[in-house]
Amino acid sequence: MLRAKRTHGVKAPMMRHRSGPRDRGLKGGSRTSENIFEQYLSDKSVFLDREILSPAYLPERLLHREDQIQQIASILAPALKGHKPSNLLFLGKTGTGKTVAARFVGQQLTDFRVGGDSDRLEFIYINCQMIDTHYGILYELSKRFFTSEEVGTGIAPPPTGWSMDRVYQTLISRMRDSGKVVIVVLDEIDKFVGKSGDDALYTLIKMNEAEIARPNEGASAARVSLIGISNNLKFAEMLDPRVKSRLSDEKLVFAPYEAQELYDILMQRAKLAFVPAAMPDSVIRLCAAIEAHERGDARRAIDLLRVAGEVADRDREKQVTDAHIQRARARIELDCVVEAIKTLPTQSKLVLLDVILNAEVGNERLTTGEVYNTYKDLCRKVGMSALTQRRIGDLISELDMLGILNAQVRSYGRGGRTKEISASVPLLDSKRTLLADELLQPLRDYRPKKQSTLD
DNA sequence: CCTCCACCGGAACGTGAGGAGT
DNA sequence: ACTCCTCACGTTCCGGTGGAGG
Repeated sequence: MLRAKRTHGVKAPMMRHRSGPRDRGLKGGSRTSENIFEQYLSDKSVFLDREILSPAYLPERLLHREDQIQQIASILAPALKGHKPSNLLFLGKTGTGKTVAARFVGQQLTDFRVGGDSDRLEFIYINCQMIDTHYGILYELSKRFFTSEEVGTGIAPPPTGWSMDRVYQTLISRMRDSGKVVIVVLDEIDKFVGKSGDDALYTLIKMNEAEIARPNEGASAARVSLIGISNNLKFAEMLDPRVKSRLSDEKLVFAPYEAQELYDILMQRAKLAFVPAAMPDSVIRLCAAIEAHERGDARRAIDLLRVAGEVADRDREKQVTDAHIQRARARIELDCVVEAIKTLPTQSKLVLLDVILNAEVGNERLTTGEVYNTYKDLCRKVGMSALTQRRIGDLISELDMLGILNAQVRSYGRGGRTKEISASVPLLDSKRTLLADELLQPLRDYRPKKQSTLD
């Protein structure tokens, strides 16, 4: 069966490092005029293998998660004998190793071949941030149980078009016929429940018990066990009791990494990723200390290490220094903001620009009504029809959740109850990013009126 | 203590795109 | 051509609501 390597959660990298052989094929060409890329190839990089620092990389040993791995293994072991393991729930903040632990165990399970028994097991990883609908998940599962030829012939579910019930029944019946134990990892399961409700989750859990009218008796049920992963520590409490009791048969909590643990993890990666001596011990310590202080998030720590390496490369230095780490931090932060703003829908961009332009003329804190007034003006200038205030309120809340705006509900007594809104991103960089959008070009020189100040 | 402002935010519903099967 | 489904994005309606001022 097709086992595509998925690289979920990998934000489109800004650059792909796939230079190599083809470039070298040009060597017979002009010798005297230098190609502008020459220097980048001939230059020594601090990296040996950058992939080691990518989120998709799975290390051979998972440091400081040995206990959890053991526990998971003992719970999932029955699957190798054809029994359905208990459902599992992994809880812990981002970058605490939940996903990597699940993938690690999955890898080990699939690699464990005793007498060809591995064919009796199907390990499926789904990131609910990307696939968060009930149909989407069933479809994703079905891709493992049907060949691509069967799609379109009425045998296998298409990406959309069938009734939920039909997909469900078709999938279960195929799962059962395959005789496999199916382990499904639902990463960021809270996204799925948030979007589709816990009813949808309940039907997934109930796949084992689903009865299908079948003439020949003795047919066993589908054996599906779920591994839910959530950043939200209170996730289980949010669930319907019947779902909660079944999903959290076993609950594993992943604590944030301590500085020493982060250091070990970074060290493990750095040894493989960097040229010897390019990444000094002290820099790794600093990196671990910074991240342990902030959130104990291993993914961010690894990211920081990688970006610091890139900064050093750009400076043509042979060794990464503390200064590179600091610059990498600043860059990561700005990159996040710029990226977030770029991908905003036009209406949200308009709202953000609204707040920024106001801030520039001294209206640093605005009410929803004031934002809406300017917004209507901006719409007129760019020739778009304005949304209702209700909708704009929602957009403001969304921007607040993204950390781009700061919006707090406040009451001014007789002055009414409204949100107090301010920008929480660097004004200049953000404005530049926004004005790069063609639609917003006409607002280049727009200046809002001074609003009656709050307080 | 009561009023009343300027919204907040939940709920229900509408629309139109997109994709499938019959 | 028609049915059936999801999904994103909006609108309309309307019952709250915190707290300064009367």
